[in-house]
Amino acid sequence: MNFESLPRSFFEQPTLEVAENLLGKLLVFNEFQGYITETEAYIGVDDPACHAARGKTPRTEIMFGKAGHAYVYMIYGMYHCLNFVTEAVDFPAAVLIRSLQLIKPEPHLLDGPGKLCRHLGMNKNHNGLDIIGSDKFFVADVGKKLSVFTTPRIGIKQGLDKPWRFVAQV
DNA sequence: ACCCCGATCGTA
DNA sequence: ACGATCGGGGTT
Repeated sequence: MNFESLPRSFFEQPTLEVAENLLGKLLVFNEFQGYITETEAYIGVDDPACHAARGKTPRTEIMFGKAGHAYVYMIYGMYHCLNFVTEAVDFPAAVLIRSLQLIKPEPHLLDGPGKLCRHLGMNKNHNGLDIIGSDKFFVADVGKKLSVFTTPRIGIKQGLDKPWRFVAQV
């Protein structure tokens, strides 16, 4: 089955819209295919939980770039987290992919950003990859509709007042 | 050069 | 509830 990559304009929208609209989309990465079921938005230098809140650094540089690229970073010395850059150039924002309902090659729930990257073999080698127009790493709309609820983001100590985590109802 | 801490996870 | 584990960013 062939799927068509979302256009870059999908990721150039406001990050909260992108985070919500990514739920139910199909993530394709090499031999893996899975529905995105949980996301979080990290939005700009004024969001204290966003890595870019402390300005542009070698790590966060990708967040300041063009939408539709992967931002993959190491966390806690042992895990990686996958994000997609959103919004305009020089507006640093991204959506964290927190869970994936894998359907290929084996059905499997990847609930947690670290577990997700570990299972997919995703690491810093994938940081900065363009996910628009690739046939190995992209996101596709397959017409799946899911109802969504929001909560504060997980694992942060600042910005807990913002309900910027988006979860698909099972 | 050094120190602190983190967008996590598995075990208890 | 807590320890593992280490890169990055801020500070000296």
